[in-house]
Amino acid sequence: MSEDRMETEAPEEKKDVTDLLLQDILTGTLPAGTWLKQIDLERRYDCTRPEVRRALDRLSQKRLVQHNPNRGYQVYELDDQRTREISDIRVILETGIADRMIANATPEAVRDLRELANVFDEMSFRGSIMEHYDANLAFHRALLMLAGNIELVNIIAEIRQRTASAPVSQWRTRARIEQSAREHHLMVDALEARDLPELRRLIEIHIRQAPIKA
Amino acid sequence: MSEDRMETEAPEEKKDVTDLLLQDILTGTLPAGTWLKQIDLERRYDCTRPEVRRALDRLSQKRLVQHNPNRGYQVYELDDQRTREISDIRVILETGIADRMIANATPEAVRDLRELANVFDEMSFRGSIMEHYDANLAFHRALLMLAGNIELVNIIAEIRQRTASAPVSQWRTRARIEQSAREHHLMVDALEARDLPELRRLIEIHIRQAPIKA
DNA sequence: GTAGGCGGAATTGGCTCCATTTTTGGAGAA
DNA sequence: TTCTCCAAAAATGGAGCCAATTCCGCCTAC
Repeated sequence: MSEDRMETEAPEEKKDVTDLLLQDILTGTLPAGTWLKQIDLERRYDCTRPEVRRALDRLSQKRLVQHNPNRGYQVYELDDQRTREISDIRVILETGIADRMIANATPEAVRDLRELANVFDEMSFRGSIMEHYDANLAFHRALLMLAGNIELVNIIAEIRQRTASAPVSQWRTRARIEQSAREHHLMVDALEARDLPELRRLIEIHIRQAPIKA
Repeated sequence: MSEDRMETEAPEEKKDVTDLLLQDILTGTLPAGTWLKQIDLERRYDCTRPEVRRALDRLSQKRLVQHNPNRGYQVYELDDQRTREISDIRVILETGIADRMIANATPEAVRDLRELANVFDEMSFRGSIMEHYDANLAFHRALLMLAGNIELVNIIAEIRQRTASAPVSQWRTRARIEQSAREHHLMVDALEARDLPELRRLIEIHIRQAPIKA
């Protein structure tokens, strides 16, 4: 009838302001420390004041922006201390479920993971920064899904968002990207071989972004 | 001058509406499935419409209430699946840092924890349900603080809020409360004795609220 | 008698206006 | 010339108003 006209007539889909602001923070378009003035965001995303406010409130709940009462909001500036703490948490969680990932690693799951690792490789050549980021997310999401704990997947996704502003800038280096890609494949290898210690070692290396050895 | 008059003249401190609503959900005053009409909440907490809306939005982000567009909000009905998953996450995290808790367990820290465990005992006799809940939170917060990871303390606090509605009802039984109190003291004992396997065992039992043995 | 459609009441959700607070720029004095 | 104080402008944050959507009850028609 008249419901499906939108798809072609209005290509600019109405995405949520929260997501748009989140993307700009994650991609580094709005660097850490930037003051997020409501007027500016209103014009930037062509939305109303309450929408801006809700987005800022949500992101401050997620600790992505800092709220200074009667002063304003600014992109969260995370120090090395906190970055290390968050990495520690991820290491504990993700190595803690490595055994379950191996237990549920069916041949089909391994094949799917390999495909997602390949997509990541592909995107590092031809994709935009956001497509690349999404491909990475998709791989890790599928990997964590093997543990059979959906809540855990969501929590790790939230945690990773808290510290994503730094890694994205680290991604700028070609060497780091290629190492990540290699680590993805190595993790799938360890998964297929059901080598628990090796998988745990790789996960820790991957999270801490340490130089790979051996 | 005139700033410190509040303390005595206005005993009704202005708490955040989000916290008040959260408490009513956690204590079971608003059971699962209850429709949260904005006009009711406005009168119930004597606040304005925007405050109610922000509280509902925040709690829906935390998945404590469910948002039905153009219909309203209702208290989230959590299934056993999710409860188990969240317990698993807590077990992994809290047993995963048990070694660090032992490493940082100074005599003073052990003494403070014992005191907090005593406060919990005290509150189970003479405190309100909320004071009891807070005493429990304070003990676990201090215990987790030993790991020296502030982010982790916050994350566990968030996670625990997601599924607290069920446990609170379980608290109704006197036997369960007394077991929790005993487990607190046993955990401090294991910490003092630097018995890592025993501490891990106790933490898992405590989180899963399983019957204690030995 | 029952089912379907219609109208009114109530609730949600967006928007704009306004007060309070902070900041910045300028003017005056040391 | 520089520091301080005051005033004006701008930004935050709150509150109430109004439109849009939904739900419930009633009436009508079959």
